[in-house]
Amino acid sequence: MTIKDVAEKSGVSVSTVSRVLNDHPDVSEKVRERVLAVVDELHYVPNNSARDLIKSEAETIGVIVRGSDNEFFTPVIERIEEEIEKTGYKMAVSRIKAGADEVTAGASLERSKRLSGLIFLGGCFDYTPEQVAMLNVPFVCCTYTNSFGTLDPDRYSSVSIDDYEEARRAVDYLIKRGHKKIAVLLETVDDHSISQLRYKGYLRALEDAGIRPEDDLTEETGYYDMAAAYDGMKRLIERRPDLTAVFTIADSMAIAAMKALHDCGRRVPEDCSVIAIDGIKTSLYTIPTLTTYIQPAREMGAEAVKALIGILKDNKGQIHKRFDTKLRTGGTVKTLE
Amino acid sequence: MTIKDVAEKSGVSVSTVSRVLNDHPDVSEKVRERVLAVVDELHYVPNNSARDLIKSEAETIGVIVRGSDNEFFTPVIERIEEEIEKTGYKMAVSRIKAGADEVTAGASLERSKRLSGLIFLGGCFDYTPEQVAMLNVPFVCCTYTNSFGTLDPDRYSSVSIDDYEEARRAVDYLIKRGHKKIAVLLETVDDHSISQLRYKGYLRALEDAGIRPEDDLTEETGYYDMAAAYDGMKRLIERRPDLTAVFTIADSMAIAAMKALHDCGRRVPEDCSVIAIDGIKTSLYTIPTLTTYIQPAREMGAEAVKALIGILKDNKGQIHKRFDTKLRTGGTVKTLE
DNA sequence: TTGAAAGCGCTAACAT
DNA sequence: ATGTTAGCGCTTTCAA
Repeated sequence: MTIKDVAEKSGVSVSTVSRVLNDHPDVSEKVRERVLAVVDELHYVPNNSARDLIKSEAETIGVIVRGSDNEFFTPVIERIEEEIEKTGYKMAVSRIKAGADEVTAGASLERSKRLSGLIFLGGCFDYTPEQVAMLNVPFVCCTYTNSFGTLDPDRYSSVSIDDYEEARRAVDYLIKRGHKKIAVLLETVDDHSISQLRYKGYLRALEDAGIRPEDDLTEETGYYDMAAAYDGMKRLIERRPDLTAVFTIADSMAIAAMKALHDCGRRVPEDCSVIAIDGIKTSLYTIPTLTTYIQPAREMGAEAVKALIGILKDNKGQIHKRFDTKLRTGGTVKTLE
Repeated sequence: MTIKDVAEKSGVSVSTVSRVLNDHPDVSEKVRERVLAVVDELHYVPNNSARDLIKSEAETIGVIVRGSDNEFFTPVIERIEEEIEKTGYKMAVSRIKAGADEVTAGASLERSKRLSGLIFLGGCFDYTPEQVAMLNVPFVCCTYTNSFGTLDPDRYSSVSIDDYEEARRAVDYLIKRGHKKIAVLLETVDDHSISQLRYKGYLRALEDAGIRPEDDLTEETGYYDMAAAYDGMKRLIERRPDLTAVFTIADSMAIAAMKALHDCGRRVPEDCSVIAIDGIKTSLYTIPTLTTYIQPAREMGAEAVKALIGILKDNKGQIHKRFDTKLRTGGTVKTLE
């Protein structure tokens, strides 16, 4: 079933069929209708491989998702898909493991699908100019920025929150409510990614309040994973039964931490307060509802696409957009007397 | 950057480069090495559109996911991806809305990507032979089967649990523990899909126990959505404050229902028991842990790919595999005195 | 073991 | 307004 079959059955040439299919103006209404009828009858769908081959670019935007079962990304991807759809570009998603190298994955996708641009969802981003040299299309870092690298800001775009500052705010929120023994639950302190940034914000909040950070209040889970967070929280409780609050660097970790607290006989928030950053759907249904700083996930997705299209079509420059989070006051933080 | 560039730089013809790239035997070791070196140096990646165009089939398996933010599908898709990877086929995922027509989406993907086969994740499946006539490749229904349609079992494969029987078991579990006023929370009773099947199992369990089903113990949320489940559960509690247990047709609904119960001042399980079917990761972290019948999600994903490959490569026939669920005894069911 | 050339399905430039 | 045709990058005969 090719365009040729449609052409023959319609009694026109292939180019006419192509014109109809691509909404070119120079086709008589009569012919257009006839062709469309045949297309319908034959259930004809154009072969995308052939279509793409012809253009130097396949008019596709690649999306590299690092850490695939991260619920936080769900609405981001959803919105990215909607926005890409609107622009007429196609979307190619590639999911890679949490520890994998997104730049290599992006470069590979770029060439095999002949992408026009890339959006990275979650990454280390401590890349140097040499490392991104293999990327020949514009790219946007979505939900993070190049905090640890040496990239020229004109080399890429980013859409993110200020992880450092938001973490500082979250911990300050606890301090303002009388907490001093505040633990932090994260992946690793030096992952050159979200964990490290938010950890620095945690330290800063303590410092500003004149609280000496204590090593054994920092728990590294090693993985971005609920089971690891659960285990980590248990170790934390055992090590420091005197802690009164915990800041987790993600909602999903907070959900697992709350379970660990419960299993250790601690009530939230009476015996231990919990605060996080992210705002995933599920954390609305914990009991009590999680107090967390909500990232505008859908808006960030939209902005990432907008940034890329700006560069691709509208001759605009690279942008670095910072979003604010919004505090959702749940019931997991107690004010100490 | 095309195969031609590689050929020129290596001083060989394009066909030789092609042979190297496709592991054909008739290439001298010397030439092979030289070409590979150039490929590496140039960061050359073959253009997939051109590759696919040449074959009658693109050796791709399409996966249609209906209802994209369904956490239950996450491990299923993960495993499908792993298994497809192993076979050497490519994978093309298309996500559609919960209410959309998966057969049309599948047919469209089949033609545009020239698929070898299709896997449907979640569907209505009340299709008739005429409706699937537009599908020209073998397809597997994963996590459901054609319970409401008139399809010849030789026309398709399926991998599922016995939704009717498992629901009957779940409700029977409650009945055996003394519950009589058992509510059911579902999408709609006649969705020709999971809800309807599990609803029938619910009715059967009541019937077997000689309990008269009561209309106002059935709550239809209209959507597969946590917010809808939360609202539905609230209505249920208000309407029937005397209920002692609720069977939700999905874990995610149970999580929302537990929150609604809590917000209405009911304790789980002391005041109301909750049971479900699915076994998603998050329901391990509810407090108490959700009692649910776990579907072997990853195994089902693997089996779906296996069934398809069996047909595609090994000349095997269509299969209809039923998996058993496994009860996870959490803490959400109380035995009544 | 290697190269030359045809052709996959489509679009677009050119011709009519 | 419509048709003819070259060629996108690749694989695969066929020939050497």
